[in-house]
Amino acid sequence: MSTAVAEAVDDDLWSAIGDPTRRRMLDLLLADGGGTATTLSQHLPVTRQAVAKHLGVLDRAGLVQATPMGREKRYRVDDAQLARAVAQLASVGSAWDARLRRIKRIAEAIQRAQQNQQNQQNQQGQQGRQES
Amino acid sequence: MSTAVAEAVDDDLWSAIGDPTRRRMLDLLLADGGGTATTLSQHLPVTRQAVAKHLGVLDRAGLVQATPMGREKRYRVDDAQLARAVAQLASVGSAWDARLRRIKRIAEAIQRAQQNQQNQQNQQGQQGRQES
DNA sequence: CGACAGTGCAACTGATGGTTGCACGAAGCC
DNA sequence: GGCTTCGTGCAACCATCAGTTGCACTGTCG
Repeated sequence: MSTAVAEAVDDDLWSAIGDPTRRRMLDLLLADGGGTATTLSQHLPVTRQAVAKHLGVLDRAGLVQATPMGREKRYRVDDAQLARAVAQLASVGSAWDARLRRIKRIAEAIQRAQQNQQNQQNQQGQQGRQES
Repeated sequence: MSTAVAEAVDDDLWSAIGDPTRRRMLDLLLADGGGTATTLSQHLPVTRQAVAKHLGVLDRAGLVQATPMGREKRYRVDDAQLARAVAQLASVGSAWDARLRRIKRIAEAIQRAQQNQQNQQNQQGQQGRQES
């Protein structure tokens, strides 16, 4: 077991969904089934240009794809790529979860062992001196 | 249904685990059951000072806690807080997953509807003009 | 054709990840 | 005890990036 957790993740993909603004943008795009830089910026606390930059990042990460429609540029989420991202989240999460469980199990085992020891000591003590 | 996904997450916590170096640091801390800035930096492609800064971030996010031991400062992972972080990952992941499933279901429904329409049109066409 | 809406590009600021260099305190060794 | 050495902390500096403002360009509509 090589215990390599962070190795399996695509850093570009992760950093794309790491930004809170970008996550909210993905939310909005999923909710409305698509949108433009201006429509998104109206539901976000940042300017249109900032949104445009984020859309560029998401586009380079393959999470969204753009289609020019008249004078506006419509973006929609790439389902497959977002599914990949979700899989990576789940992967890291479950790996850490497994680690935590293992640590907890070991800690409990140690505690049990110590308790056994204490019990034995108590028994010996009771055998030795029985006065209060 | 308010469809608020990103609202439920703690941005500080998320950005703490958003950095790939910090994720690897958590991995190392979990694997070895603790460590110092110098020991971590030996297994990472960055300098000790960079690691120290990251440890500061993780500390402020509550993901690790330090205990001075002689001339060195030992860090270990806070299990409960990391469990919280894992829960947030799972939360966002499952929310997006649910969205994707819903979209897929709707898309399939639309496709079925269109196919039904086409079938009806085909029937009408066959009824209307039977020449060539 | 002219006005407006939507986009793109460029320059600037602030925060952050990373580096080097140095100073200080605690262990260890003569 | 004094010197070296290891580990830490602090400060200055650089690169990148999120965010802003300002301006120029283009497609639509009256």
